[in-house]
Amino acid sequence: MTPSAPPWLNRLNPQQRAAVTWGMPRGDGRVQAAPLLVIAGAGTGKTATLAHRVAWLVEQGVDPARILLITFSRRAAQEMARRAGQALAQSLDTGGVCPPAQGALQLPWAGTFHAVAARLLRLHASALGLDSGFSVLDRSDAADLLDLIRHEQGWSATRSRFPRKDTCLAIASFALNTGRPLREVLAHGWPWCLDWHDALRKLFSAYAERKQTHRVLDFDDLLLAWEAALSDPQIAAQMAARFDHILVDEYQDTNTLQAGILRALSPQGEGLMAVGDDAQSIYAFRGACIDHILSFGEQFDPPAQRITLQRNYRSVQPVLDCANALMAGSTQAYPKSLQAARGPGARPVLATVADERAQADRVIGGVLAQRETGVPLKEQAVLFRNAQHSEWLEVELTRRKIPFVKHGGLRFMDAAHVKDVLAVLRWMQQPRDALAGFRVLQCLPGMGPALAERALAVCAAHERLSAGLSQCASPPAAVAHWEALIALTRDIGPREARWRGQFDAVCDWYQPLLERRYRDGAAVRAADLQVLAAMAGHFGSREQFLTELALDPPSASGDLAGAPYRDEDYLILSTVHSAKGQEWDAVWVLNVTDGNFPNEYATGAAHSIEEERRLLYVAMTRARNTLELIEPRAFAVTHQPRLGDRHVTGARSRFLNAAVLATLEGVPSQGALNDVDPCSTPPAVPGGAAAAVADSGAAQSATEHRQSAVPRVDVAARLRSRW
DNA sequence: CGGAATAAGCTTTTT
DNA sequence: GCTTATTCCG
Repeated sequence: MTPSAPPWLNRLNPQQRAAVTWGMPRGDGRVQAAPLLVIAGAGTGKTATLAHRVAWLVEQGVDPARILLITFSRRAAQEMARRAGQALAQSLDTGGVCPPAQGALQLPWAGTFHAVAARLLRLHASALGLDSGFSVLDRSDAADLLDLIRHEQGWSATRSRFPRKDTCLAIASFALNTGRPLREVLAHGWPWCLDWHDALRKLFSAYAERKQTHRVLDFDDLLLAWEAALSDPQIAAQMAARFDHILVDEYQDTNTLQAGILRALSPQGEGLMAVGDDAQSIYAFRGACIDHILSFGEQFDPPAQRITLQRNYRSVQPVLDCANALMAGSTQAYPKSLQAARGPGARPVLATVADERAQADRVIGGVLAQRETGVPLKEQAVLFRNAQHSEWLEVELTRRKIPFVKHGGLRFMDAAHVKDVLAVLRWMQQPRDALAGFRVLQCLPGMGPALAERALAVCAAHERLSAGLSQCASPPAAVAHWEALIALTRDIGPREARWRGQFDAVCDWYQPLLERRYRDGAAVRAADLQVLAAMAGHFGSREQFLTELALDPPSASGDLAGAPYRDEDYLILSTVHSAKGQEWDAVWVLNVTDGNFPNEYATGAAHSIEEERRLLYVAMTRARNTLELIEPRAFAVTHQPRLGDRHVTGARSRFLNAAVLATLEGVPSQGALNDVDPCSTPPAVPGGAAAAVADSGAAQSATEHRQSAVPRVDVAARLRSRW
């Protein structure tokens, strides 16, 4: 450590300090650091440790632009940069001459795996045989494109259930992110689709090809292309040479593909620091695998060191007692037990209520009572297993005019009008993106799939979009809109067109179409577009706006309670997944019953039940002072279809065993809830009888890649060859 | 050919 | 309840 250690180092505990100052400063602006794994239990100052690590490195002379900081969201990256900047400012003896004394530290390479991948791929595009202006498809765009091909290949017409587009995409994505063969993935996760193995492979292969003709990459492609790029020693060396330090947050949620990328960037682990908590791994459905963090050390020779943070600064001890009791039932984990630095407090409560309506009442009563004692709404959160669970509560909050913001369950980006406007921008950005064009054209009155396709064929033959469009005939009903579209294309189509004002220009064009299609709802939808317009202003370019938006869409939709403003106080509603990394004074967890915790779809295998346990653990450990688990005795069976015979709702969560119950207050008399069998297996889906399937022998035009430079790695070919 | 109306299926979590 | 596929009418 330097003789004049910054004062903030003293505020850290010994383990944190060890992690922050890991490695040997060499005096020339570099720090030599062996690989390190930091196991940071919930609330043990993980963010603070990472932020201080960054600050410390910068203070040793490391160039912030040479630090790669992988986080799980854009927001987390910004928060990290802000806190690192804060720490640095403090050690700079205020009044100093150093440049960024106030505000966030500039960390150009802080972001998610996907965002970093997009940036690197654009930078190295020509060496990789990629179009540097590629678009990024978000999940639903990807599903739509896949669906198009599914349709072309004739699968939508089959009577025996061919998997839906979302299922298809989930299968492909899981296989790619875990690197496992399709058949194994199907057998493991989608056994009812095994009969479609060959068809799916053909579908995925055609999908990979189509994305290339459209010059688009989906989420998985970003990682796959990054991995492919790293397979070339020279490019790998170039990329690795950009960074002296690689810090990875939430390492427990990395998948095989991501772990491989890190290994390729730093084969010896030099400068690599992984931070995470195996007890909070909750993304297995996305291919994340807890084994990566459990075996992180062994991939290096000598094995990586490990530092464990157990001192919890967030919660009162009774909350931790409950969480610790829950995890004591878990099998695989680095042994640890959280200890509160804060001391005693109220025991968490298990509240048994009659039904979901009573649950909503109880939560609102509790929230208001907390506010009376001075806890603002913003410091309180209601968490749930899946997005619909807050429905009753939302209705009730709206009725009582209590403002709230809901995170998770991405509805905003899926709204038709939002997608329309973004499709216009995407089409301008990448005229080869025919899916965007297809969507835009069909906004016009009198223009359906057939006409749109014909127009797109014409456009494909032209270099400039505006030129192509002027060659097409407008549908009679849309002449004015059509002319306006051509004018718009001419104005904002060229890549060098100024970004400022483009979004408004698109909205101006779209507004009449919006009013025509949605008559009554137009005003609400126009307001959504205003929200988006405000966001657009914060990005420097169209490309950046579109990419960032696809990779990290706004997670909150606030139209229900009358969009709360930034400075206003509002209650937080969130899925447990979206609550990752956050904390509040008071936390309510809805529907803690068997069927939700664990979810009824996850009761098949032991490892998925363990993941559900961790999910409840994450929910509990968000709470600083008060925690309440709510257990409705019955669910309103309003629109429950017939399959719901064996509905497991109402049974006590299997995670609330005697040891956990002992840490809870207000436990009702035993047996009250245990009259339903808690262990029903998920219903077997009848295997589809082999139906004769028409093979439309989709003619795939060979994709041509004309790039100025000769690519070193043909990433495109590698992406196609996966299937 | 486009678009509205009807019928049938399917429901977790998200970068 | 929602989305998606098919049918039918202008």
